Amino acid sequence: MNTMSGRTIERLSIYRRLLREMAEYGTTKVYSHDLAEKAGVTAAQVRRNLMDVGCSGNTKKGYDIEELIEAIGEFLDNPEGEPVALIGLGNLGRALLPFFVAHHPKLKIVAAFDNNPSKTGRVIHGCRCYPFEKLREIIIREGIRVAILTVPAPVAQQVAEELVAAGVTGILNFAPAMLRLPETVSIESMDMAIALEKIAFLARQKN
Amino acid sequence: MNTMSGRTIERLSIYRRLLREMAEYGTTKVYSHDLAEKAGVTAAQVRRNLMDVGCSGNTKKGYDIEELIEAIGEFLDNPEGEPVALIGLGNLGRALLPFFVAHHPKLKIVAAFDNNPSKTGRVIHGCRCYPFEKLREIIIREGIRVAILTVPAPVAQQVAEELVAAGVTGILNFAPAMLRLPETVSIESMDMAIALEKIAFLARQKN
DNA sequence: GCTTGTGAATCTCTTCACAGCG
DNA sequence: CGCTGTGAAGAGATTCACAAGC
Repeated sequence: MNTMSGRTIERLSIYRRLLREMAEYGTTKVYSHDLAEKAGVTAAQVRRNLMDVGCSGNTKKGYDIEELIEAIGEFLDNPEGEPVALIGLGNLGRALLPFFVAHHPKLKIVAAFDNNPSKTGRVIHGCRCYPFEKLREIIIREGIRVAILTVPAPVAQQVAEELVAAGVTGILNFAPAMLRLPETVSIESMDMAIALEKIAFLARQKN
Repeated sequence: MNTMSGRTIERLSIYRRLLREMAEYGTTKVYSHDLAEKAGVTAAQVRRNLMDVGCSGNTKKGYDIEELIEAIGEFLDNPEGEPVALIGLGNLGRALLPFFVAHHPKLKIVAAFDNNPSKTGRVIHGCRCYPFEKLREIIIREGIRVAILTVPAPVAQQVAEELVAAGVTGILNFAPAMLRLPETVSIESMDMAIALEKIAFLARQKN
């Protein structure tokens, strides 16, 4: 249960999205091989992951979709909901904000930070914007543990350290920089530059 | 050489970025354990990766930085340069454009596509914008193999298929959707929703 | 001493394949 | 039958650990 790989977490998240789409469609049951095909993995993988998530799905005719969504949610989500901070309201931060504000049942962007005075004090996409000086105070007050980092690369390390000092334990990093933080903090990097170089390489390999 | 994992490609890209930073600083040599620490991997990993890339670095006192940058570039990059298309100029696409246009020696965004007439025909960030009708024509004419997909999720699959039909073999997908494409196409997904759920889960695990 | 380069061991993840069940 | 659940095998990736060089 604690020994769950990051890859598995991602897959569960993908399964859930697909299951929700199916539920919306009116489907109520699904076979492992069916979900597997949609998710681009093997049926055995799906079954194992669903088992890992404590979801002893019924064995009569596939899995019950609602039951799966429920089980995955129980595993992935904080039932109390999870407040999230967005750090940096440059082009990327502003573009991502509406994206993340999208109605997620559990994750909610409760504060954004920037030191450009034209942004602070305002409410953008329903999210209040504060100056950096307030960062520590607000993060502690709101009990924020998750932060999305969209500041320029040169300041990313310093800002990340401030986040950690204020109690953040998970950072989704968009800055093209390697963050060096204590083991107690999880980092997920969305590095566009690296991703583009990678896909360019792979594209070239395919003749 | 063909049997090179995606993870390794990413690491090489990271190494190169770090090496460039060091070179900018005036450093000329580096030890594997030094680069490893900055990249957040082990020294053995670095040495193995550098070896894989055909970079028989000299053994006197660490590796020569310029030599490494050269060797990694020779491995990763298309020497002729690689034209890239950006598909979708919504909030995300527009925010990403300047990010990718950033002077990369080999990768260049040569065309952007959107079907909103207020964007087509213009030149944004030095990049010409075309309507979707021109997609196939321009991609073939420019010999584009790499595309960045920033269209809404519901149309992502259809647009991706058009890209593949026009000759694209690598897609960097930002739409929160699983693309189902032939084996001959590489897909790299930057799925924000999944990444955020993942980091929220990991953050919570750290007590 | 300090490196690098690398076979071998280890660890991790994925798939196979089949028992068990409706 | 066709499906799930799962031990065991297999594949891959990472690290160990040490020979060889300066």
